Amino acid sequence: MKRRISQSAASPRVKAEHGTSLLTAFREIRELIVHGRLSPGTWILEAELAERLNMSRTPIRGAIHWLQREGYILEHRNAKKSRMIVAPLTKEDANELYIIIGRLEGIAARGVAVLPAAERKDICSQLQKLNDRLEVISKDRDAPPGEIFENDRAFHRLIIKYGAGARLTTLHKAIEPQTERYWRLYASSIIKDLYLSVAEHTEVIRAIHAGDPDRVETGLQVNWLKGSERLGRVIEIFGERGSW
Amino acid sequence: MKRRISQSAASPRVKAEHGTSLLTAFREIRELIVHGRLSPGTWILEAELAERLNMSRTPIRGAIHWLQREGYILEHRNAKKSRMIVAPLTKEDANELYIIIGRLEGIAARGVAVLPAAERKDICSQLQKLNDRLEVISKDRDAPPGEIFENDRAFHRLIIKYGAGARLTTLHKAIEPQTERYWRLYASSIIKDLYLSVAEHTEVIRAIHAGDPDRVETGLQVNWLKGSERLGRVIEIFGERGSW
DNA sequence: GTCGACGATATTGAATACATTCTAAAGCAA
DNA sequence: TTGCTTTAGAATGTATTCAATATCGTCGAC
Repeated sequence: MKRRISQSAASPRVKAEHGTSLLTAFREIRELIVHGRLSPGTWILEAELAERLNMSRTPIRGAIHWLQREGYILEHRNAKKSRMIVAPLTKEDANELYIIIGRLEGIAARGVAVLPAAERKDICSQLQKLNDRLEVISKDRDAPPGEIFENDRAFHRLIIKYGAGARLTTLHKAIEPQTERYWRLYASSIIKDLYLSVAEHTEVIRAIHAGDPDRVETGLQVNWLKGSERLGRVIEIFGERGSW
Repeated sequence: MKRRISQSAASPRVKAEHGTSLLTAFREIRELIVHGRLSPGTWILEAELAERLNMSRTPIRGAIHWLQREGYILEHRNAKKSRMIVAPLTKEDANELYIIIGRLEGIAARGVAVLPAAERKDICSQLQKLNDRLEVISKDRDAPPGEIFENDRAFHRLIIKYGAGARLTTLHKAIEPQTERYWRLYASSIIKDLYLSVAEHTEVIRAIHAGDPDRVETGLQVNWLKGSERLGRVIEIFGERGSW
């Protein structure tokens, strides 16, 4: 259980470029969490991760705090020390997460709706293309979940890109990726409801075309709300994987 | 301009307890920013702050990244290195900030609206008390801005407390305090519009009493939206202090 | 005189060393 | 056996040192 760091020439520490360790650590640890290699509820040890990623504790520490601020990791404080654990995946959390994203994208969507008609038309055609692709995939039993995921994300990111300011963009970029954890866990069960999401997207596109801010905002909120409900049902069926 | 760190025995470094440096640094630097001692747009130097707060660069670094994530500090990336600057205060940013908070509190408000009637009644009375106090203050020309600020915050935090889940609470706690920067800059000009906010709060309380989620959510969104508009006008009059 | 290369210095990124505190296990006594 | 105390170790928090790079000024060549 206790592996000595210096087992032989353990890992020569390849020294990756310099200035990339923190970002690397963030991505790698996030990857471990998202893919469940670090199970929800697991205690996180800086030294262990440092060894695993072949770097010192310094960038690991930074990455852990970063991930904590973004919601992947929770903090248990004991006066002065703090232990970090991988955030559990629960139905309630998923619900709140989806609602929040829906509201945030709703703001951006409102921004899109008040753009000049010419721009809106261009955006609509881009959105339509993505949604068409989603519709095709939704009819393909063997579609790779990854592609669905990426197409859906692209759709929503487009809204943010054209309708959100700097602050909202940053916030969205921090929060939205967390859906991936749920997506990956329950992907197979979500795909069969994909056509519903496609229909909701269509409504959003229509509303943008009409230039109606309220309708666009509502449309996106509904998309995420329904998504939350669909996910909630799946979680109820399969149980909360990792909420111990 | 170039102060040597090792000026004599600069500061004996009192060694504050241990385990409190990061939090201290966060609070102190935030205070410097909020009070404008670190002007918007200013470049942030780790070493300088470390000297100023009598600690090493390590907790300073952590605090800076923390503040960055919360929106007080922006990052300018140059491939590998990154310079940090104090986030500018602009009309657009204030607008987006207020809208976001309005949406987030709107979610929580919805949660409050669906609580059992008995609980709602209790919450309403708490809210009413705070709002009554605000109304009294609004008629007092010489009311200390701090008290107004704190009362208003308390009102909104109460909504969060009773209506938001863990994730939303964390998010709100990270975002809402940023309003203080704008509040402090333009406080004197905002006070005279306070009675308007009081009226909006009253509507929120009524809606909670009625147990109508949509109405409560809308009420809070409107409160922040109008607040954003009021602030926007003040910023336009006085110019964007610190957006250079 | 202007442009560019070179170098000194300032500043951030990462690694290592040190300090402190929490945990838990072992020993001892009641 | 149970419960308290002590103590060794493990894990986090902070400081310090080392490394790499960006910046800016200066000097020289054209």
